[in-house]
Amino acid sequence: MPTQTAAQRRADARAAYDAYMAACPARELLDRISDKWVTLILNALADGPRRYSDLGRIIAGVSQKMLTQTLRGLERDGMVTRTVTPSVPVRVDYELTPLGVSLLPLVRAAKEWAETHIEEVHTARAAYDATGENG
Amino acid sequence: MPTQTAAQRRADARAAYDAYMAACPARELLDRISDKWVTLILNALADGPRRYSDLGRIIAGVSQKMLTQTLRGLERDGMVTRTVTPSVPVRVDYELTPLGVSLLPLVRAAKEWAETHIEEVHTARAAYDATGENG
DNA sequence: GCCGCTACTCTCCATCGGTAAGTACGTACC
DNA sequence: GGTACGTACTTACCGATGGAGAGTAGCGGC
Repeated sequence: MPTQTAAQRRADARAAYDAYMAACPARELLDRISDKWVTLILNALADGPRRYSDLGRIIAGVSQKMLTQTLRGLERDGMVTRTVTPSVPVRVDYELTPLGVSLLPLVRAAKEWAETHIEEVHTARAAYDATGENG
Repeated sequence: MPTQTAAQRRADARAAYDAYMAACPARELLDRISDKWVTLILNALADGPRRYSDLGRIIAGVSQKMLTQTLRGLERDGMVTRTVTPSVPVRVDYELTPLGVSLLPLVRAAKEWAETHIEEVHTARAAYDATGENG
């Protein structure tokens, strides 16, 4: 233990916390739901089931890759269901499960917070950029 | 306009929504607060001001790079204040602003949701992995 | 029989995030 | 006086992640 640098202690702390972190459920799901596309998809599915292409249009900015990928993740986590209708062109609908629905208040709250405080943030940014520009 | 493929229409839709997206405040901030480290830092600062190194220890898993980077972003957005105390080794404290505090309920709600529903997610994952394994 | 539809999948590339080492400034110890 | 240590970063490198866009499968319409 002697002759230990700050860096070493930091590494130790990290290793020690790794175990703690693995046991922390909040951390695990936080990483998951703190995802840009998850939030957006959940919100898009709030009003009811949507088709794959609809989601692509509504979310607008998501790549097909990420849309598929995120939907698969949400399906795996039991937040959406995937229903394939084998019609002429295949049709796939995604719908929130109760678990997914239980996340909606959070998503809505986030949306509301964003809408309420965006001006403050813009002001803060302008101020920060102005002071930092030549200092 | 004729002879337009689905891909082209998709590109059009994307371009059209770009304008809409830029005007959508929720989207802009959602991307911001839907960040793993933002959530974690906000939570770590919930009980009061913290030093840089404390944050690194508490959050445990964050790299110094991301810690600094995320803190700068939050400072720019007016959610935390950065206070330098020019003592023997420099000391820097970060503290939530009222704006940052206003995000706390959201963060806490997310944490609670995660803790409440983690089992459901684990079950869903196990079920998904089991069915998908050989099909 | 080729085109186009939907719902993807694949490839390529840029950006992001992690690791680890380095920096600046100052004190303390030998 | 020089080297080691402390804090709070910054920098270099590198692998993983995400975006753009083209390709794929199965089928109906013309």
